[in-house]
Amino acid sequence: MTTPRNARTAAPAVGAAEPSAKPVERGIPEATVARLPVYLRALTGLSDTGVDTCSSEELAAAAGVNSAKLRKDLSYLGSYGTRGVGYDVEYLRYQIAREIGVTQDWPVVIVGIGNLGHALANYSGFSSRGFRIVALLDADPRRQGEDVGGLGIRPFEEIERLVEEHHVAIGVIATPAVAAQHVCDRLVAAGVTSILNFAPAVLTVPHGVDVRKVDLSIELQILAYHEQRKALADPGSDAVPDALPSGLAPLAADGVVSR
Amino acid sequence: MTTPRNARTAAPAVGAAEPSAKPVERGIPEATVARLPVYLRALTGLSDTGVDTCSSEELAAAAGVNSAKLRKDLSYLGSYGTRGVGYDVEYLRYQIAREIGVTQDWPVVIVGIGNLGHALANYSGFSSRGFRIVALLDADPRRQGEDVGGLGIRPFEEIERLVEEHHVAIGVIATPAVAAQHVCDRLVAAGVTSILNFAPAVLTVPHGVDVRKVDLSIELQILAYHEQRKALADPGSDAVPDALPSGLAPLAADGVVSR
DNA sequence: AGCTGTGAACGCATTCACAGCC
DNA sequence: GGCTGTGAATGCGTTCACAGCT
Repeated sequence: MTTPRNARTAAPAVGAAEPSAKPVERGIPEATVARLPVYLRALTGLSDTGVDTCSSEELAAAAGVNSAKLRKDLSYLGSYGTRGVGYDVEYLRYQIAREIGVTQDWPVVIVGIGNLGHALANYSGFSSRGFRIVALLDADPRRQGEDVGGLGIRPFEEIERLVEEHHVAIGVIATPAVAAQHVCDRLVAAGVTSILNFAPAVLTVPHGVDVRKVDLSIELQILAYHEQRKALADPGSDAVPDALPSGLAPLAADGVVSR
Repeated sequence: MTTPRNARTAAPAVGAAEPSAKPVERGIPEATVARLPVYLRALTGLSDTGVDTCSSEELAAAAGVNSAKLRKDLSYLGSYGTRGVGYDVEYLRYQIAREIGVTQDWPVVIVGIGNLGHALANYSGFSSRGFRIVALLDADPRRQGEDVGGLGIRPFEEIERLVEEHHVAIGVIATPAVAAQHVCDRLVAAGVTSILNFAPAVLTVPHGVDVRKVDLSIELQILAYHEQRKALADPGSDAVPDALPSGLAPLAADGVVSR
């Protein structure tokens, strides 16, 4: 398992009591939603290498999942394959892109242009995958005006103006942890309703705002946990940190393995 | 839970080997493992603000989870709280750090020192959370020798030597996607058994090697999916991307409202 | 004959609710 | 009285296995 779980902060229910008939919630499971971008990328890869039809087995291999899961996931979107044949790569690709909502670009702002913010601002993967960075913001006056990837860094105070001007719904926080909640509040007040948070802080947001968190040292710590167990299971190895932890239980040989 | 837990003493005496206690297979659920670092950080925060005891309710709030889940998670580690009172912050913090395996530093190499690699190399959160970057590697000769955060960038060819010399078990891949599998193979061949992959590629590794993937544009796409649904549920909003689907594929006729 | 799409079975994770201890 | 630790209940996600279509 690889992706963070638990992303949503609030239920999608917008109105309280529903007066008229709603078209019935589609209800794609969250775990499936998290894999759709992976399938999208795999399809793009196949498409680039000239493949125009593929079986669930092939696509699953390219995406790094098993084929039963892939078929189940796709079944939530509709019946886009052909029995006995497989999937049309271009067609399926478009359907998934449409379902995710990246058939057109989402404007995004990045707040906090330190090392990580710089890297994000220069990351070409965003523009090719449905996002367009429209503003970079930083509170430090010394950074303002600096050009990063073709955009100038603006003062944080302009946040409301920029969000409104560009109709921004998605914001990225790459500030130090102490600033994160304040930045978040200002983003939300300005109208942003989805936030990708790189700061190591727990954000509190109002109902209806989504937050996803990416935390680099948490990922490493999860690896460390498994690594420690491997080391304990195999005392011959020397790939162990300098001091050994005291008397932990040895683990069954098969241990934890990801693909 | 069936296995009784031996609460050990608070003394952070790392290295003292326990004689012959052979408990049972621990088997902490993966979902719990992924949250332990979050609890660890929350505890560190509480500790820094002078709190020395907390209830499951308080700690859960600081970590952004509900208290039932927190208590369940902690119960897999042992009985480290006191009924009617709560948890000793320092004690619990040490127990979790020990369980994760970050009571001492893990040496880490980073491969691919582009924008993201730079950011990672400069990220201070690693060193304070159980990791020590011991080498930076890049295949591009123009980058080699450059100093980043006090370390020189080494040629990729030295990977085997560096991994062995520093007993590295964990590697970080921050290269372009095309290079990722090759870098991964070399890392594994050199003895690395845990990999944190930032490249947008599916890595194939032998049994026994763990891979975790962090993909920035996938996180954004997941947000976009939910954002799109909010926009559809609330047509009054104007936080919708600029254009409409651009005939990328035929037969988009059924539109967005169906099913 | 081959491959998709899906109900049913299974297993894991979360939540509930309360027994057990301070 | 208050809070932890945990079986039991519930809910979700994955896997199985095969019906249904080409």
